[in-house]
Amino acid sequence: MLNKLNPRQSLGFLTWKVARLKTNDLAARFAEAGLEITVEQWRVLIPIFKAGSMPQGKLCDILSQEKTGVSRLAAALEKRGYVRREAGKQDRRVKTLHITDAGRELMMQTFDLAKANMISCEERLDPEELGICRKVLWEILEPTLDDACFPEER
Amino acid sequence: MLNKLNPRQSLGFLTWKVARLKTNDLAARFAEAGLEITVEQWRVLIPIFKAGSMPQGKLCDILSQEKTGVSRLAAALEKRGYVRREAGKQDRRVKTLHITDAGRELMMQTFDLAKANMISCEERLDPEELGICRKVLWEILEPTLDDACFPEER
DNA sequence: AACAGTTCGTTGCAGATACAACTTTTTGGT
DNA sequence: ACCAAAAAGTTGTATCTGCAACGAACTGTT
Repeated sequence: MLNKLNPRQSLGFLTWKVARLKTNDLAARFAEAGLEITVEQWRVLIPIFKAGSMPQGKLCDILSQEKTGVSRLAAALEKRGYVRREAGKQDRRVKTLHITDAGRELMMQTFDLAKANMISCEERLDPEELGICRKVLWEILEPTLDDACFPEER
Repeated sequence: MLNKLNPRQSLGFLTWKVARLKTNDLAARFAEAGLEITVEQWRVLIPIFKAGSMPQGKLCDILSQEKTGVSRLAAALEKRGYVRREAGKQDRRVKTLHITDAGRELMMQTFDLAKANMISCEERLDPEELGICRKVLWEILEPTLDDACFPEER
């Protein structure tokens, strides 16, 4: 019988499964609460909420995501009224997303759900090991990031 | 200025980004090598290759994935000739996927690419911390799994 | 044996994501 | 000033994924 911890299991596979698991769990919490937003749209909304407004291109950096996906998610957020899109004055190519009152309201409602989502899987874990896990994942991402990507946590 | 390691960054977000990063990297390697398979299809093919054949439902357990996605990925693998689908004799609802010669051939060609994908991000990391990271991710998945999910590594 | 309930798989639908191609706007070299 | 190259966003296309609904096959109770 195999040892339960198979150290050769690749990070690609493990992260893929954990990411899907946690996304689905959070989506279920949003749905149960009747929130009209997907987890993917919510991920885009977070930095906008924290900063108040943000150019679309910077969101691509923060999320390490193609501009095309961010463009469509931003369109969905605008359609729902959670953000307002505005073309830049100096550079009219740049579109900046501004959080609306509805967007702020929505984010408030997601806090407890997001925290429950986090706790649901992390409370069973050794806090020190969890910290190391975060650090390792961060180090994997680091080459693709710069400090500006992560605005101060609230 | 922020500390580069923000311990409050959630695992949901980190794993989501790492998973996408690694999937895209591997997909690029497959494309460069001219392999006609997606990373998602390849994930399904791995357990079939290791075991020789596998019922579709067990693949759902291994991948922690809905039957609908596995059904479609299996159809894609069959279309490409990498697996053969066969209805069970006792229970005709169960469909078992058998690896073909073409499927074995393809898997052989992916080994070096998958290893390069793994090394590309892991070689910079502290091996001990990496092990802890894997262990933590595993522990998150554990409630949803059983031992049978992970066949012996080659 | 009959039938209700369960299980396995597929298909319809909607959303997410990446790559490629395109439009609009800006920048840089001459 | 002009024109090529680059940059920001959008749209087309393909694939993946999950939920819901469905069809087919099995199970258990009567």
